[in-house]
Amino acid sequence: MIEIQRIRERKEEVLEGLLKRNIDATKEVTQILTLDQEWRSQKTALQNLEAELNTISKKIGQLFSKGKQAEAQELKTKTAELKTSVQAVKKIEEELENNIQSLLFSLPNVCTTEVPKGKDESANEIIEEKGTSPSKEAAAIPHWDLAKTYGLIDFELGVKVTGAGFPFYRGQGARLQRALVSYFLDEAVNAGYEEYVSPLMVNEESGKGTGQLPDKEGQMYYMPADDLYMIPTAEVPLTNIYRGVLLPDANFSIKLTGHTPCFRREAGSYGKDVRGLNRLHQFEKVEIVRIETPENAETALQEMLSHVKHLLESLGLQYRVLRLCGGDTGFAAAITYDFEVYSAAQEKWLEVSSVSRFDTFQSNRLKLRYKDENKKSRLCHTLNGSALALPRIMAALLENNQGPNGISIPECLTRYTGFKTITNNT
RNA sequence: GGAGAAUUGGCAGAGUGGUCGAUUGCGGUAGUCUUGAAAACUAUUGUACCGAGAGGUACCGGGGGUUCGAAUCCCUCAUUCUCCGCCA
Repeated sequence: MIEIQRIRERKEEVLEGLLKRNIDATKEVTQILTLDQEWRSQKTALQNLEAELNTISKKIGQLFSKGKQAEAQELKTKTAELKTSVQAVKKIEEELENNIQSLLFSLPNVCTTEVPKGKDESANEIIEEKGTSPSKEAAAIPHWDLAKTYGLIDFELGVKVTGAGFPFYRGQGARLQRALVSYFLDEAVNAGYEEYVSPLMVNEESGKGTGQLPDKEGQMYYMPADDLYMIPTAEVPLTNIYRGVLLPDANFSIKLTGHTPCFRREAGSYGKDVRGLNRLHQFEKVEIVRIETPENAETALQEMLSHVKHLLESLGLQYRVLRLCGGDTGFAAAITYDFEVYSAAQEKWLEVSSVSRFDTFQSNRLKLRYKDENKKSRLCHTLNGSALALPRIMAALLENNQGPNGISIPECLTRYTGFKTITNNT
């Protein structure tokens, strides 16, 4: 949620940042400012009435204790009148506040100045590309066929037991999955992130805190019997650890990591994009989350980008880094960098990581603050990124490392897999 | 799942309808004393919002209600603890 303060003080900057997303919010912002002014005057009026009521009530108490019943009764009739006006003003004040809130909730985050303007992924900027991939001839077979040949992943079995998008991994496939999780977690811990095992379901409050609710509830699996949501990413439980927290000083840099399955309904997805591991309802991911002062946020972002690059390089994958345009940037993010790896067999780039700065958008909803040097409460900045999401990494590894004698495993993983090559085990 | 008890400021813990934003202790901060420290003493010490300011309003687990007035009474939800049951 954008801070109302920011809209009051730097309206132009807010409008410009939203324009990056092709959103002209002039109407909403003007409306917010008008309502805000009205709300403040009603609030003042309300508080004055309440103050008066409090004074009289106190007086009544004093009169009663002195035994002056008659005078007390007289004052009582006066309060009745006051009370009805308090209630009336309160109702107006609350209504105004709700309207402002829902307008603020409807606005996405303000994009930073580096974010290119644009409607969709065609306007994304490629800012870096690194590594090489095998030729189409050398890596001809797509991962869904390799997975079958080598008995690594069983999609049909998943359909039988649950439904499409819920595959079984087995044998060396399961082991490779576990190896990737361990490797990514170890690397994150080595980089100073504290490892958490988190709940896989969250309550409504948490969904709101990170911005999944109320806008994107169709993306999450919901359990009405218990009013809980399956997490679409570890970002939700990890960031919500700090919901409602007031850090005592500016001397912090909080780094969290966690491995979780992620559950996404992916309503509306179809076609060849969903083939094999490309788009699943349940997949594994290692997430990194940071909570920083505004001053340190950009440095933290750069560190996270380097961390992801290091992972991809150690796996020997060709990758490129995109700076997403406004229209492709998620609702809550101020700026997002996507990492894509190249799949030779599919002849296309697959998104494997997304690293974002949220500035105060999440912390404003979370009420996550710290005390600055002047003992003033300020909102923290939050950041997060995938490091990494497994399925497409697995797809690229299988496809790009296939050979006549099996699929070779990158060296950094062999101590986790216990094998160097995937051989036919069906 | 059943029965009972509880939830108050950083922590401990008073407070059962009126001057209680809340006794007190510990802790924190500042000062006095001291070469320095400790001890002792003194002062200070929650959050958010409205207001140019003076000041005001709200908050005693969450929400609602009764009342001129609620930490205190009522309803409801959540959480914790104890006992029983079940269980990886």
